[in-house]
Amino acid sequence: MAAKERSEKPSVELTEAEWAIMRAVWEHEPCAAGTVQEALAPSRGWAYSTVKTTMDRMLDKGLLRVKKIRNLRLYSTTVGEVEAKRGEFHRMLKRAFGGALAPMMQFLVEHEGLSADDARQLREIARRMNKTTKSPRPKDADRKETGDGRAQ
Amino acid sequence: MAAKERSEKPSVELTEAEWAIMRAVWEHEPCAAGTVQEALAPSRGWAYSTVKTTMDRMLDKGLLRVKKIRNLRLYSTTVGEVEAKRGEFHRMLKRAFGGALAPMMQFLVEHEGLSADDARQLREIARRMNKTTKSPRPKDADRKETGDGRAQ
DNA sequence: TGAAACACACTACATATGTAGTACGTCTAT
DNA sequence: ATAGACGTACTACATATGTAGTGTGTTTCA
Repeated sequence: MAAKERSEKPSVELTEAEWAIMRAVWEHEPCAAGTVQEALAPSRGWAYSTVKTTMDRMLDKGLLRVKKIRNLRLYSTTVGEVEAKRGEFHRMLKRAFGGALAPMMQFLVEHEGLSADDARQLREIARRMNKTTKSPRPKDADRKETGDGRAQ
Repeated sequence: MAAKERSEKPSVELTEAEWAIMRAVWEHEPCAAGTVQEALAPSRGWAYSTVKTTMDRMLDKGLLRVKKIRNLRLYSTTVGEVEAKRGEFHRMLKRAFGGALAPMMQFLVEHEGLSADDARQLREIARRMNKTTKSPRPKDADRKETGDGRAQ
């Protein structure tokens, strides 16, 4: 078992479309649906209604939250990038490696043929970990501020 | 970019249920649907028809292949565990880390608080990589025998 | 030789996800 | 006040996925 489950957060799970939207919202939040649609237009080319529908579903799921200003709806995320990444990473770890980190590392070396550069990175990280085996973790960077109920 | 895209295999994507079934088939292949159902009964408790339906869909998708013997159907996988893991890993990498390995490593250290044991593993791996940046790994354990084209 | 056992094919259905159209309300500038 | 422009809500629909029932054919054993 790698990295202990800090709290029993149900681990965020995002679909492909949701990731796209989350990225856009993270970058512009708080923002209107139209803003998101525009931001994704180049890469996805989704219709406004497509983006809107998906965002509303994400609202239901509690991935986004909205604040009304007049007849405007400004969306914000309820989970930070870190949490989302954590969720994605853990899902993968669980499905493919029984939830343990070591087998994954093993896999990378055995079957992925890490590039020389990746290897250097890895060594660098390993060296750094030598001094702080538990990682200092300054601030949990993008933990959501506004009380969204989820105690972390 | 970690581990260069060896061949343009569309990268296997398995759903949760598919992973469960694949694991069972890998372990018993070639085997009948009933065998898989029984193997998964403890953990999933799926009805025979549930397993069968899913397996048939996997057949359509080309994840499984079948060989008839009399009125028996013996299933086998068409992709090995390595490929499946690779697919899962890369999907995660792409969605959450823009496809690059280094940012993921960075993330692990910064936000996942690797355990002391994980850290040791990592150092171990890093050390090994020092001597063989391309990994010696003699046998590619479960590569599917039938020509899958990937030169590695 | 007939009835259990077993295996398979076909059908069904709810929810999730991707994708989008359409109607309606509200500013805002003429 | 009025037509655009813009934004929202509601509706729609295809495919994917999880889950399972039913009917029908095949073995096999008493």
